[in-house]
Amino acid sequence: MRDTGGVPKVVDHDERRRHVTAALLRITEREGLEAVSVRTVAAEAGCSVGAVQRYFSTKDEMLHFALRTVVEAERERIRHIRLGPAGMPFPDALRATLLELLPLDARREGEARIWAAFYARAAVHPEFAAVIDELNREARGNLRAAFAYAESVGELRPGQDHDALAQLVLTIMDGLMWSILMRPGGVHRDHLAAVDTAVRLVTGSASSPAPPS
Amino acid sequence: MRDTGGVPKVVDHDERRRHVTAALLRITEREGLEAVSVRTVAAEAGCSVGAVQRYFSTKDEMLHFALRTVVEAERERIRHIRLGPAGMPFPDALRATLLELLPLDARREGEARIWAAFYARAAVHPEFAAVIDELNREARGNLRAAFAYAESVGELRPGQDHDALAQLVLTIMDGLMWSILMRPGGVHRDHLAAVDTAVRLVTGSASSPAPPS
DNA sequence: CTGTATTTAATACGACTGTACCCGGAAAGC
DNA sequence: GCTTTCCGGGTACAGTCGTATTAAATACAG
Repeated sequence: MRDTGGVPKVVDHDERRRHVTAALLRITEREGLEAVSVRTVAAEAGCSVGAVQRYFSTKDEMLHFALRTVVEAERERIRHIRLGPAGMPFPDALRATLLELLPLDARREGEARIWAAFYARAAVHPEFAAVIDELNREARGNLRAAFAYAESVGELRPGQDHDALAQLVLTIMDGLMWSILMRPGGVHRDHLAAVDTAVRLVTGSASSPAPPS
Repeated sequence: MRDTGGVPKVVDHDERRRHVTAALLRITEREGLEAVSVRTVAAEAGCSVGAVQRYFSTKDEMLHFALRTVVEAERERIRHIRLGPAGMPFPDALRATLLELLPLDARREGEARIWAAFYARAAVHPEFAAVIDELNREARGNLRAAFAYAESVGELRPGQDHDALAQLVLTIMDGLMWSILMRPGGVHRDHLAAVDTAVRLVTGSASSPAPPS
């Protein structure tokens, strides 16, 4: 089919799909997933509904592609969990990693708002939940491996359940994300204090890390 | 108005509003807030659209009433945070309280699903977030007071930031709720382990002391 | 009974939804 | 030139949405 006859106007399909998806995510960040319709996405992308329909035959397919895009971005961030910068004490490295996962500036807050929208939809749509759950499992594995490594080099007090610890840390991260998104002013000192407490809980260090007040 | 002239068919307005709201919440639990429309609510409540419109002149008002209903139910549950049963060791009382807040059976899972739906909507609608934030503030206050009392009677290691501690515990509860809702099988051992770890973190019980540092 | 006031069912309306379809424009091979 | 293929704007269609309006049914005072 592709090789016979003339080759008409050729267009990078993947690029177009990403373009439309970016428009969808902008709408989601601004007004939530409920504001996403084929028409609003087309308007945001600066094209017609027919163009959107060409690359996403149905709205569900479009949403699934957007979900996979968001999950992929999150997966990329999670990959950096493995290790903090070498030569850094483990508590500091862990703290830095966790702070990087939190929506502490406007850009990451926008991303978190998108993430939360899909996250909430997963509470009703099991096929969304499956994708997200797999990502969470991956994150837990990375964190657990980091704990195991830290223990092996003597930077982490031995004898702890790394899996439960990783799950707890990720749970705290989830809760913190929602808490930050819910507060109008953004991040508060309690949020940072919670990260410090989580790090202290894992590493078992005794002193408090001087919160700026 | 009410005293003049004849008094025709009289119905309990509040009862009707609660009836309609209950139908709305059933739909929300089953299919999420996006499935809530005036028509679906009327059908679930077993009446016509006009009847719903009589008691809720607009859909927003209906949703707001439902939100306040849900928040009120949650407020009733967090009122029990103040103190566990007297004569119970503080760690056990705290653990029991936290376990009661978690959706560990089908009934509470349904309630949590409703709660999560409104929670997610609050991430986009600030007027929802304000109500929920106030409730969270209240819960934090109760928890903080419980910590202060426990410290005063010598059941809690002194010198901790009760407010930050309470915020952290509530954050863990939020994260756990989402985690439980997301997993298909319901509650896992990691969730209960997270509660134990949180209790241990707060009470500083002796199972994990002595950092070499 | 009549009269009056309230509840409710039914419907109408305009806007929006997802999807299917059509047709003109654009590039490449003949 | 023409043909072939893809692309994308425009539109039609059957629903559902929230809301306003209408008319019938109902229950009590007189």
